[in-house]
Amino acid sequence: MTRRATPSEVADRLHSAAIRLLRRVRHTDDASGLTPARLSVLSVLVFAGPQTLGDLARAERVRPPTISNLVSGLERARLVRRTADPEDLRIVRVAATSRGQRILERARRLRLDQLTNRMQRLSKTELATLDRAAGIMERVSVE
Amino acid sequence: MTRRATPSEVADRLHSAAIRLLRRVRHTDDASGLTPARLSVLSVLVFAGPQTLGDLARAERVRPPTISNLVSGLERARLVRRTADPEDLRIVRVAATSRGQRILERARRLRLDQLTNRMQRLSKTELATLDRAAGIMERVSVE
DNA sequence: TCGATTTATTTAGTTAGGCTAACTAAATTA
DNA sequence: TAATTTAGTTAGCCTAACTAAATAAATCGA
Repeated sequence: MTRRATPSEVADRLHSAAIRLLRRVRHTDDASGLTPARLSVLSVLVFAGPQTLGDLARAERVRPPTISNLVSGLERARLVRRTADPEDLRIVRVAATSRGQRILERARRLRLDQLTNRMQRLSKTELATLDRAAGIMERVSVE
Repeated sequence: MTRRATPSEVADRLHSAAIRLLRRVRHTDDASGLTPARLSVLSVLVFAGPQTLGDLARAERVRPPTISNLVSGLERARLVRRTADPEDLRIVRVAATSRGQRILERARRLRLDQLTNRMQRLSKTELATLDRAAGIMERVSVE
């Protein structure tokens, strides 16, 4: 058995590995025609469902005008839609259109296909290790 | 034993996990006072050693004027230094100064410390899984 | 009901990071 | 030696993404 790796060593290796992995697949996003900021907003809407502009601003950690602008860009491209809240007319709800969902899903597919292809050659054991690691990484990121 | 995960499922889980992990630690970069583009150039110089401007442009996938500009910014902050190649006077070599190395190392430390702290609670087995996973991820990213 | 608060938008500006075009200087080739 | 190629810089421009301040509209609360 080899020497046990310390948390600090593992953090270092995992950090580099995660950077390289994402760098490897990221470029496929270009095909979406969307900027990273817009893609990020769209993905919040697709995965977390409709949000108010304020929610989005908080989620993306930007000021209201910034999110208002990003959403306007997505709206012009018919990828999201603004609707007024019937209860409180100050509030603007934003939802992805089905076109927006399709575009995002395609971008996601391109990334994942790339990764999947590269993973075909792995053994069952390696695959299982990555699967368990993904779960641990999620916990580490949330807690 | 639970059902075997397919490469495609693992790709999906690992992809999300990597995104969340990096998002968790990335914000510490703000403390460096450097923009992402400059930080990236500096990190190439610190980890891969001195480079010509052309090398850097290729590494960062930008045009020569862009890299020239980024390097000028880092140079004004005394984080890198340009030196002429004595053999070929057209060539400009760029190296991180010791100040540049310190700044980058500190940024890196902030990221890793955050991650390390979060990993303290993991069991030895989990740590070992992450360590093995990091190795597999590197291979997947390179091949 | 009326002033304060909340939510979003508009306006006006900044900054970073990218580009192309045009240039200089040095090295190479014919 | 003249022409060409290579490496980098400068200038000028553009877009995306951000900001603060002002404004508008709706709601809330005393």
